[in-house]
Amino acid sequence: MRWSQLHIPTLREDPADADAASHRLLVRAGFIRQLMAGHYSLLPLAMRVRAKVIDVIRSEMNGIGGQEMLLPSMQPASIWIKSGRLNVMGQEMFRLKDRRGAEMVLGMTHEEIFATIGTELSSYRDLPQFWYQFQTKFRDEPRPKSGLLRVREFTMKDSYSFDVDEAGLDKSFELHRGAYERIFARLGIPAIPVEASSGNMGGSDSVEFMCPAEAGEDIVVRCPDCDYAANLQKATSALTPVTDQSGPAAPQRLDTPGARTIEDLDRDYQLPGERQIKTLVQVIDGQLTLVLVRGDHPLSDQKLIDATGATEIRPAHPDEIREALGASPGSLGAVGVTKLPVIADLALQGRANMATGANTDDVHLTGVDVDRDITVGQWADLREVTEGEPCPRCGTPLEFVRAIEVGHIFKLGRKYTTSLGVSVLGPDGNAVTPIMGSYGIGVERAIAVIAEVHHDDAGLAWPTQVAPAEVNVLALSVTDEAVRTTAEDLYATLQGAGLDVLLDDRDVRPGVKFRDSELVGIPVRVSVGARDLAEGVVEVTGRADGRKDRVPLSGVTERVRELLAAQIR
RNA sequence: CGGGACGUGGCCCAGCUUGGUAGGGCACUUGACUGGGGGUCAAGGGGUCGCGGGUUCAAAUCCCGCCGUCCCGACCA
Repeated sequence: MRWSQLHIPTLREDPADADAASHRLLVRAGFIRQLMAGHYSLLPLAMRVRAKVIDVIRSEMNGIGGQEMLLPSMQPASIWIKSGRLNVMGQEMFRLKDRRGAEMVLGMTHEEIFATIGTELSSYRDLPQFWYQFQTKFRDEPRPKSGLLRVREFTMKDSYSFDVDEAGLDKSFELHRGAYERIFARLGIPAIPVEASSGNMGGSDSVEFMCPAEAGEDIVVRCPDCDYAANLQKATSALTPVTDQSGPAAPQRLDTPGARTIEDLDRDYQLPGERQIKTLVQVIDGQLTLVLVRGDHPLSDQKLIDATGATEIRPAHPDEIREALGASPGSLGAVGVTKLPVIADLALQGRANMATGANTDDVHLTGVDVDRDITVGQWADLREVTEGEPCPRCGTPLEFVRAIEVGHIFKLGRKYTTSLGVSVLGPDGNAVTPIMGSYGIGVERAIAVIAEVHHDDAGLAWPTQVAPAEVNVLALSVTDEAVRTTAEDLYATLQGAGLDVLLDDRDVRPGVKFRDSELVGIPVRVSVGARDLAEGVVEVTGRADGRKDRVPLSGVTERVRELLAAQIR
């Protein structure tokens, strides 16, 4: 393709409000333009990258036996009512009506629709099945941001596995994990697999592929010594052992006028946070619930959701709390509470001689023995870990890393096959409900992440495999006949050698072509100019390392191939 | 949704406090020169100043409302 025929509107100035480097560069180099918040037009350069990214993903999906399909984006609301997710998804799902008033939605994921296709499976002999697609997803994000990193309309490669039993699902899950690792390696994305929460998709095992990056909005908790890595919402740490001296036979009243916080009690009454029980009142799917964590531990909302299977949680209002417990936040406790459910963090298990609120303003209790004095309905891991706490596997202090989620795989269970009626006959002739897995990669986000990882001050620097073109041939003068024809010839030769080539034949000064080639980030540049041509050579330059070589015309293809291979990252 | 900022040719912005016929840079068009790291000169084209209302002899500027975009806090690929 020739630059003179290609729409590459590069800008000389950065967009004003770009917060992520990838966004700034993708806009400036003419890859994308915003239409409205969270919706972007992909221009020709972006489409070239996107096609290559899709090719990589497709080849790996086919490699593990995936079959590509394409399911509608616009879907009847009824199918989401069947699965029970119409309400769960809430405001995040775009809804509309057709002219007859039929309720429709724009798909934000496709479990329901693939499960519908799955109803035609009839025998265990048909399983496993891996089905996938590249399809637009619509999500009414509350706050789109950072260019392509967080949008409301995007392409997702989503795949779904159907197996007869858990052992089969485990195998399918591992196949996808392997495929994902190869995909991100081939895309030049240094993704690390981490344990994750499965959110509102429903399911058990869940692994996110996270790429460390400044622009990231997630925190990965990682052990520098072993391979432990988890999303902050899921991460745990080894508990520093606390030895409790046995306390009195019953809780003791302690008047604590004015003491409202963990810190107040620590400072004024010598009750350190690790000896306190923090009582939080949450409304979990409408049910007022006491949530207990150690005084010095923060509550993880996501863990609470995961532990309770709730779809919605919120902190209780002060008046709700006062009505239920007769005291205000700051003096709350679970001792003797039986009319409200109590859920407690594992770190409180077996603890004795603790302090907590007495449900009377300005009064606390000490000498509280958790097992003896509190009726705990459910124990769960509820606390959010803090940087530096010991690794749960090896004890090394954990580190926090900002990261972007580029892929997510999880085991779904039978939620959708059950609700949508997928069933096959097993070897014994009895009906079996297949078990599903679900696996996603955000295509445009992956593009942005590659840009985020591979750029420098001069612009983008795409890895060869996904670059909008492999080689850029610059005709440094279009008026010099020898230069022009040599560039044309090289262009044809390189294309003939099977390379993806651009020819910059614009009537602009050489400096513009150099800058644009670097800004756009094409891995190898071949400069044809009168000066070198007089000696029968051209200049071949690698984008990533800036290495330049003067190469005779006959050796250009070979040299280009070498440099391209060196820039697969 | 809560808090903050912004909206002026295609892009980046000045002008607004103190109302008086809309400016600069980049880009674009034409011509000449130039030609290995974002050229020079000359001549041009292009703007309902986000939208609606109000105040005023007069509004980009002051007031009210709305819309849009961005940034900071709770979710996702």
